[in-house]
Amino acid sequence: MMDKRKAILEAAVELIAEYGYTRTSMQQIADNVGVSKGSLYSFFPSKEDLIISIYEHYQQLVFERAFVVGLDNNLPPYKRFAKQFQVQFEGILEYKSYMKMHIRGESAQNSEKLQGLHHRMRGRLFNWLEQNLIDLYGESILPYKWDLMWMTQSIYTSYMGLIISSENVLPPEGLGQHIVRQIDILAKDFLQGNSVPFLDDEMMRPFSVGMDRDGAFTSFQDRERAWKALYKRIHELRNATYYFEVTDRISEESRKSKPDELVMRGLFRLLKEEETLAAKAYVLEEQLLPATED
Amino acid sequence: MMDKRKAILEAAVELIAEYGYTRTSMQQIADNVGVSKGSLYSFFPSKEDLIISIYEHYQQLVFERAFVVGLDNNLPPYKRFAKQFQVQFEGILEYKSYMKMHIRGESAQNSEKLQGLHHRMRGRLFNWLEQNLIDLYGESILPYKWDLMWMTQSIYTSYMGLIISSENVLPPEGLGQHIVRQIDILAKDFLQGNSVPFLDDEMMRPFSVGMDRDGAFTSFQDRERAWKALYKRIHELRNATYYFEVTDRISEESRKSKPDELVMRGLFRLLKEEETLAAKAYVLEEQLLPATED
DNA sequence: ACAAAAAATGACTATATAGTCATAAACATC
DNA sequence: GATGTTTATGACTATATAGTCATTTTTTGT
Repeated sequence: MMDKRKAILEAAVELIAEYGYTRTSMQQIADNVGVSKGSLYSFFPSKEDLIISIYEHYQQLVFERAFVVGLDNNLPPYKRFAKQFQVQFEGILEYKSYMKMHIRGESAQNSEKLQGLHHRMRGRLFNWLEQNLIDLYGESILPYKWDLMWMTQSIYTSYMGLIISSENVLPPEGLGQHIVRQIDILAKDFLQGNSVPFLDDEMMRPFSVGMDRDGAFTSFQDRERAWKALYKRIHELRNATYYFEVTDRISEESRKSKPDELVMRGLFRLLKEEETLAAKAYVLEEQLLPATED
Repeated sequence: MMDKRKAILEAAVELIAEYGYTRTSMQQIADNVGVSKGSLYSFFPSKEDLIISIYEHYQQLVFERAFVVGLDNNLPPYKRFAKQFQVQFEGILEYKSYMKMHIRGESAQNSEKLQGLHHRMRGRLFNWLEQNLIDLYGESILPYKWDLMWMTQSIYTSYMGLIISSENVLPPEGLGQHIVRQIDILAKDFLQGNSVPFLDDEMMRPFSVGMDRDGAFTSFQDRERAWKALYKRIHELRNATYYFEVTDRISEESRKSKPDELVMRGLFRLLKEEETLAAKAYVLEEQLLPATED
């Protein structure tokens, strides 16, 4: 139907998560969706484009919404940090197959585009962690930030793997608290001057993503706030599902290299039909589609 | 020459580390070694056997020797633990390409044998960590062992990745100390009853490797001790290099599915020529080649 | 120097699969 | 319901590569 594209993405994720990129053929994917191979190629010019689209589609779903929702409250820093992890883990549970694929590092050889995507993703993870550390401990934590961030991301990633492979469901909330608790212990030890930092800026340069280098990146904080406000309103509605579908589509479109402005405008129009959303939708629209003089 | 097999393994590791298993062809490997494709198949019956042999060969080199040498001293538990990490990291630096391949999880589809190898490997890692935790903190650490072990292995693995990908050489000694320091902080916090454990035996069953299920595994502790004693003696010799070559060869042979007993006996004979090694060599020989009534 | 044995070679086979495109089915419009 | 247009199909092409094996080269023994 209308979302055959999505069906293809979903089937492809399942198969690639299970068998890996090279051992999943386009024919298999086509058979799984129930369309012909030719159709696949009318949606995705090549297998590589298909996997890139998968990453674009799901990275969004899992990470960005989690970032956004995580910020969506006025909790004190410690609890907010834990909540953010929780939301991440919830997203991971929801999109297990994608995360499996992601963790297995499945990809077409060395696609430039994909590498860029991963690099930006990792950079965002670190920026996000840094922001939280500063919120929690102030600037005095900065000399130890790399060690803390490195250990945090490694613990985070490994629990993620555990969630994905485990039969038992690990409770996301408890896990979020647990991780923050451990970081806190390590951070306080550093602050008390008991441990010496091991990593420094120089060494970690490859993991830094300049906030200013990438336009899309610079405005991310503002965009995040706008998303945050909108989602909050939608949550309060009865037919939230419908509006989430619309925002998902907006989100998807805005990720494309050349988003279709008319499509975006149209989607925002749909949101504005619900008057309680109109204001917030407008703010987000401004963020994503700045006025013509750009 | 004599070690064309080894040359093939080395070339294969380099290529697979760089391009991945599926994107490395037997032809490429052959070209890199400078032999024909046909020759490859006289050493390894299939591509799958080749990659299995790679794992068997290097896992040995990187992990077992590190375990052994790590135990090879009478340091107090804390320092010994740090030293063991150090030795591991040194091994990792030495066999960067292999570790790259290992981390990327390169392998033939789902080879039964390879999965077994990995499972045992991971089990040993956890057993090793558990032993060290008990040495450090006594039995009272057991309720928290899974959380500590899980975080430790995730930190360990991620620093391993950093070592491999980083241009700068991270000093293995400092890194070993650093990791043990962080574990210590977390452990003490658990022992003081400030944190609640998150993982339990039930949940972590897939990661437990029964010490008794696998014969080779049961005797590992004793074998380790025997290796330890022998290495120590060799270290004290002037021409240690030669004897290390012999022990390496023994080590390699003993890992094969069907070690050639005569080869082993001969190699041990060489060791016994140096009288200061004779006794220790005998003990190890007993471990690796128990008397005929088996 | 020769013959027999062992080792190495690379052209060849079988198979898998990304991507194409002429044809067919579905749909739209009058 | 006839005609034109869009969309879907799957047989087909081109290519890559694991694995084989008859032939050639090297080594060994006398």
